[in-house]
Amino acid sequence: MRKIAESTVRRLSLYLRFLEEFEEQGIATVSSDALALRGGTTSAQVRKDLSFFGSFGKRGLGYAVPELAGRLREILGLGREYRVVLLGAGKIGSALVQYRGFQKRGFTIVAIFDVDPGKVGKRWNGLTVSSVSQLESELKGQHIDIGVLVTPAEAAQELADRLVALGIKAILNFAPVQLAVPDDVSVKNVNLALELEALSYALTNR
Amino acid sequence: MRKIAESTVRRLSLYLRFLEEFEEQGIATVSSDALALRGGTTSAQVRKDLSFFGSFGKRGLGYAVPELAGRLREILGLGREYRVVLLGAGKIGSALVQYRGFQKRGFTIVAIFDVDPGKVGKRWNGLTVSSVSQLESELKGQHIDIGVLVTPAEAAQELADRLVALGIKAILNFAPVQLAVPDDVSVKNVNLALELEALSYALTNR
DNA sequence: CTAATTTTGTGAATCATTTCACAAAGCCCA
DNA sequence: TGGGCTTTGTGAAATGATTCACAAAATTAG
Repeated sequence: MRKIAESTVRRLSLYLRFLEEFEEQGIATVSSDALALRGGTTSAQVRKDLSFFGSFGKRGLGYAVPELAGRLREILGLGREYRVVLLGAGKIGSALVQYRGFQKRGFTIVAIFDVDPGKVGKRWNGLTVSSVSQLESELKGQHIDIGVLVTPAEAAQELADRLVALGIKAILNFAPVQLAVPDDVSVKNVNLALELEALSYALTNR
Repeated sequence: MRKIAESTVRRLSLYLRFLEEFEEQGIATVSSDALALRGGTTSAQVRKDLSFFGSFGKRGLGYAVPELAGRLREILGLGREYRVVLLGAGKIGSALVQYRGFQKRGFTIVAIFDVDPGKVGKRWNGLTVSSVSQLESELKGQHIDIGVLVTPAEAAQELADRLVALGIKAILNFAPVQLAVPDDVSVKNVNLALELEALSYALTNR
């Protein structure tokens, strides 16, 4: 498939969220204009985004809400369950374990690891925290889709390498470092410092 | 000043982080190529990014590490303290309060609010959690730079409106909603669901 | 059934960002 | 001191993303 821009994919996620809202409200069809309004973009943008994947609307009418939602889930690959391991049982890790949106979208945490012996053995939401030294032995033979790094900056690259060695192709990285990984591994960064600095810039240059 | 792209600002933040690493290692000068290598970009990109703000390098030599770091801090507005209020005393909120990177860059949490009466009155890192109904009365007369929303989706827009009414011009939003705010207010979103779905897309379409 | 209206889907045009490529500047070594 | 080497800064070119604008399709009203 033709290369799709990151920004397009992110908007598709947003559209899906809006469609689910509309669905809850019992709205059956929606125009590109209504979607755009809800998402702070333009109707042309919405139609262009969708057009990369097919044509899902009816001229003169708009899009059938449940159908388009289904198509977007398909496009985004949300039909299935993703098995996730969490590296780091700190505060953010614990917030993630409890986050319902995680489970709701089919992302299931199947293992948690930490270096701290004080945390190893603790039970978290039905899972036992394991020592990170057991990473390879515990995950051996299991298929894992996504690794979530919630560790200090210093530990992140080494753990990323180990995840890659285990065959994991997607990493969500909360550590404030730029990870080096092979081309076929996707990394998304959640970097608080970066967001704050972008706000700082915006506040300073107005 | 000419409008600077969001992507440029984010890269400047990254460069600053790398420069700080280099500084720690006692490296005195760095070329655009070395910076690019560290950040996974190109030397032309680095030079172009910097060129929007001036010319900070020496031809044939590169950039003086401490000087460029200083300039970037200036550009990003990191010379001063930012006063931050936290709305939502849940797990993520508590992780943020303890996050040292926050304080280190000059972002000081000066107040925490929550709706839950069970949380109000608790002491967190030297701050007492207040009832969100006291938001206006407690912040009246104080200057606040940044509001951080760590609330359920349903509560976020109303609280954003109240922050805006208090004159706050920058919001960091962890709630999975698209906030509507006036043009002169900057919002940065940290949306976990979006990141996961982008990974899901990447895993699906390879 | 026809005309007016709505809304999609999409090339073409515009706008934005990145990459190229090279002259100018300054370093370093002999 | 001079020549070779390195590296910046920056217009110009290339690439990428968004917006425009309109024909085609479908709806709705009369």
